[in-house]
Amino acid sequence: MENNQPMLLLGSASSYYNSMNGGLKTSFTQISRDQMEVDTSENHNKYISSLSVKKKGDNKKIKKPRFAFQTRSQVDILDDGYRWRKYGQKAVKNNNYPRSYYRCTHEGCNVKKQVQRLSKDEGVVVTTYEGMHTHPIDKPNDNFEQILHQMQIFPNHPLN
DNA sequence: CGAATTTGACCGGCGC
DNA sequence: GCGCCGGTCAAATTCG
Repeated sequence: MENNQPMLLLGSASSYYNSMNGGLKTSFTQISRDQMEVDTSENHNKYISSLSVKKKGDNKKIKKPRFAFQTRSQVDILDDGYRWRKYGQKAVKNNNYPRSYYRCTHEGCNVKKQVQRLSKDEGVVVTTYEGMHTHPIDKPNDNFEQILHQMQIFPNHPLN
């Protein structure tokens, strides 16, 4: 499937974060969209499933690939091997915990992600990736890298 | 001292 | 048209 196709890949991952060596053991199982709707707030899910980005002054609408998955973890920041710069934090309705907005620090690579913890179940973190990386991963992180690879959120061939 | 984070302001879409 | 809500900007501040 090509990059411009709107995609939605949902999954739940149970992970155990080891802060000492950065090791992240993750088991990945795919869940259905219906389950996702149950687990997340309505607004968030509606946004995910019908995301379309309009280019201004142009009639061309491009849809960005977007990937969401849940992780059961005690820490908010999951080290997925990329460097992220935080650029915002907002409180969302129906949720006691704020949602954080991150952007990939690599120049020219405007991949974004949102991190949101469920007030319903504070052990669950929903991470939403938007866009694809245009550069190789910074810090290979064995197990998690495989997950990201199979979710196609970074290319295995440089574009330049 | 440069880079990343914090945090309120700002802005645009959407529903009423 | 207005106000709410979610997303981004950017200046100040902290961090490494």
